[in-house]
Amino acid sequence: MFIHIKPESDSPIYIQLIYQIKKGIITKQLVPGEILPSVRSLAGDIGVNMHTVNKAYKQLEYEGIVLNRKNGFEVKKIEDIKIEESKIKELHSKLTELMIDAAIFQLTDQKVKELKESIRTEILEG
Amino acid sequence: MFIHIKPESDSPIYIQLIYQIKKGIITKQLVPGEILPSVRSLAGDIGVNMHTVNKAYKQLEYEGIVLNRKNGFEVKKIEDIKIEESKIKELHSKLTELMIDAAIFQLTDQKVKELKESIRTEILEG
Amino acid sequence: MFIHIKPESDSPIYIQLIYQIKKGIITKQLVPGEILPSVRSLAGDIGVNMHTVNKAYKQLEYEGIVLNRKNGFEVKKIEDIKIEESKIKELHSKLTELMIDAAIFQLTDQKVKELKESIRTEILEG
Amino acid sequence: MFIHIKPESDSPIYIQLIYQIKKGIITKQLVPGEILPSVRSLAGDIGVNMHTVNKAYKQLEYEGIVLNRKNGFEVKKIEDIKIEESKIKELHSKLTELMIDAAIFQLTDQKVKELKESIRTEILEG
DNA sequence: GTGGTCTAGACCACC
DNA sequence: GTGGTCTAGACCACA
Repeated sequence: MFIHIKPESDSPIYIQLIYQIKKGIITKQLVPGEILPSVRSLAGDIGVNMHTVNKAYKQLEYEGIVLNRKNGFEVKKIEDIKIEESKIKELHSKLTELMIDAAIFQLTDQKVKELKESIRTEILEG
Repeated sequence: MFIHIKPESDSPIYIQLIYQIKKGIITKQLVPGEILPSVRSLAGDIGVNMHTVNKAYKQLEYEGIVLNRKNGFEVKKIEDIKIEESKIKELHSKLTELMIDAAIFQLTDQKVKELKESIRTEILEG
Repeated sequence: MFIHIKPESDSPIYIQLIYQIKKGIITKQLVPGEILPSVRSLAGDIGVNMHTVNKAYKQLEYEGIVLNRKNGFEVKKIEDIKIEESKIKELHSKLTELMIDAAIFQLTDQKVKELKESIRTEILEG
Repeated sequence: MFIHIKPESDSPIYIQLIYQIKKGIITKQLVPGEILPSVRSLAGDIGVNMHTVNKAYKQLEYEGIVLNRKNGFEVKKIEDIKIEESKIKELHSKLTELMIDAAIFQLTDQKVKELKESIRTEILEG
């Protein structure tokens, strides 16, 4: 199981789950066509409530990343994942906040580049 | 007044306030040494609760962007603004989420660059 | 075989089956007196569970559309198909919901007419 | 309170709630800019759980019919309500099913027209 | 006060 | 087995 939840984190558990699963797709630990672990089994494995997992899966479905088949949630092919206008707006706001913080805290381009590199490595390696 | 609050936005009002003020500093609409409008007056001007403005000011103080003087909150010189470890962690998480979303929604580097350019313009102009 | 099931659809498979068979009757791909494929064979052909096919057939029987004969389920003559009070109530609710949605989303009469036309074509041709 | 829930109905409570609120908007019992009753107060009034009401409100937000302001859910102006592609698909399926049933049960155009008229009256009069 | 998150445990529909 | 719905009750963030 590649999913790790930090209960003490500021982000809600279901948000952490969403990004862990997205990361799993990017790193191909989850492959298209595969069925995600069932709501209840994943909940048991990572020690959270069923409804919390369900909320994460539902939002992944809403974002067009998984498909709700009759026998569980299926990972879509990455080419079939399309971004919606509302998601673009969300990314826009987040990026605006980041850029404002980078400016006010005077992060150099070099520093930002390093940060991005280290994140890229983390995502790819686990 | 250069502050605009969207009550229907997903971000809490006090967070919007924080970024509007940071933006004011970056664009030099707020200059170092200047005293921010009083909690009471700003709350009245933009039609939000006093507690909300106070929370925003407190957090700006906590982030080391303003100083709590006897006569109000004073904008620091930008060179005196230092980033704390906890803030770096926060930016790290946010950037990680952004990069994961960019990857899963297959945003091209070109697209991201355009987005950044348009945000840069928005920050500087409006 | 004129039956196509979409496992990723919101409607349950047995409901999709029911409407596919009804469509077959309307378009005369299934003719009165004909025996429907056996539960087992249809389940195999379209790759669904036997129970699912059985449930669909049972409901078609309940709605008075097919007859449960010794040798299988027989398609009735369309003139012999009568609507029950409970089915009228169901159609009533569905139509109410549709009309409410049409009103709230401000679909023009023209738009609705076009939609109905395109559906009519789909039913008859596909 | 214009909301009536039938616990014995086939539709889930939260779906009933959604349509009751949409009906309230169409009949102008709920006016744009108005804040819906709070999740907890409505839950108390109609005797259902808070989460059930919340689910209905969330879906109304998702369908672009209400806005999640900080002080509650606000009814949008009807002109600002836009239909999404996915909702069109949903209406398409529902209408297809209705038309197939109308055909198989041989409802005359006259009969359908009457049904629509009676529903229109019900919606408008309560 | 408001909604948002989370847990726990139940029952049901579908496959 | 799967997810979907509903209840009950807790704690937290925000205004």
